[in-house]
Amino acid sequence: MGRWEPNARGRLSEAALELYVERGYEQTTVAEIAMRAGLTERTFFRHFADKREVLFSGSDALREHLVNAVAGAPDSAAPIDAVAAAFESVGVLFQEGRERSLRRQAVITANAELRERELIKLASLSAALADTLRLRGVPHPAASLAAEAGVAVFKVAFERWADDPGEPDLSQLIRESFDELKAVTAGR
Amino acid sequence: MGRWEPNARGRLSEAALELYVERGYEQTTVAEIAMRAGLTERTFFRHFADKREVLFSGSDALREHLVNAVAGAPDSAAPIDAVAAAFESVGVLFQEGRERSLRRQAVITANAELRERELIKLASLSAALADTLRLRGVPHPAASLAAEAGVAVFKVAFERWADDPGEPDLSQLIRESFDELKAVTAGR
DNA sequence: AGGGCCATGTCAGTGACTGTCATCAACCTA
DNA sequence: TAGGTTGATGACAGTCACTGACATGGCCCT
Repeated sequence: MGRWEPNARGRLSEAALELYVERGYEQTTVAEIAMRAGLTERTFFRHFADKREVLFSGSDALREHLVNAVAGAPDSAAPIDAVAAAFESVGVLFQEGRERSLRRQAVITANAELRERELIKLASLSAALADTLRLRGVPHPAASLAAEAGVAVFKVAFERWADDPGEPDLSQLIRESFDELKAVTAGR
Repeated sequence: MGRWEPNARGRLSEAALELYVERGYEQTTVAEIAMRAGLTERTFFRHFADKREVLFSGSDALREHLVNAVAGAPDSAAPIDAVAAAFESVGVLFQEGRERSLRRQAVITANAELRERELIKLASLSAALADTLRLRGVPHPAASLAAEAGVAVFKVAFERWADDPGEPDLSQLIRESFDELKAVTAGR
């Protein structure tokens, strides 16, 4: 067996979410998180750039997944359809469990600093998707608009998924929300 | 004459922008800003919630101006037109001078923390505009969409205004950008 | 066996931000 | 006009996020 318990990063994530839920983000110190994980404060900052980032480490994987999905869409797919299909395929990334996602989202929603971080993560996601679309030959305004629309739809669908106690399927909600967007814009 | 020099808040804003431009946001300490303004660090935090907010104190006025303009639009105006007219009228709020606006924007763009703050200010602006539209009887998705579209157009127009060395008129760029948005969406 | 690697620990430091009390000119009130 | 109040600022100590530098000691490779 190793010199240290394995999965230090995962233990820090768990401890942080637990404490943020228990006593709130601001009332939790990094030293407390590290102690609960059996590590030191310094080690926390070796794994996460700051106190907020511990809640957002999954956003890189989400971005990569979406970028790959858009890049791999058939050439014949319209930009908005490539983006829609990509988002519909992300349900698997929330397999860590609905409960954990909901607790995490509640913590973020309750704190302005964390909402700031969430916004810039979503902006970065949108920019990455727009870049990917441009690589497929989509011209400038259309690429950004399709990417922004995809992110907006995802936000709406995730909110519905979180608020509905019936535990609906996230991928299906994303599909439905895209259809609603099409209906709204078609009316113009 | 008073016990202290007048306009402490304004002197702090000036000193902060100067120093952020001279040596960068992160390399500037609040103590340095306060010293240049002839005040103490503690007084800085009595005027501004944090080190970033000193660059965003005007966003409240911008939001109020836009909300009032939308609320005062004729009942016959379509939501997107009420929003467009509101944004076209904000040019006056940048009368502090193009130069100062450009320097401020360059500082924000160069720093991730400041971009985060800018994003949440724009989100708050969008939410306030959507609320105002709903008070006018605009239903749910349309109100948010019109507000988001207005903010997006403003971002685009401001960027053009900043990048064009010909010092074009901001209000006119906003009008043109709205027209382009209409052209793009009409194509669907 | 030896030596380097690397995740973690230890410690000292900087700087953002807060709570608390003191100061003192301007203003108000009797 | 004397005295009390107000409000913006200063002074100071304290907490906590975050960083740099160096030490430690199992693990792996040769």
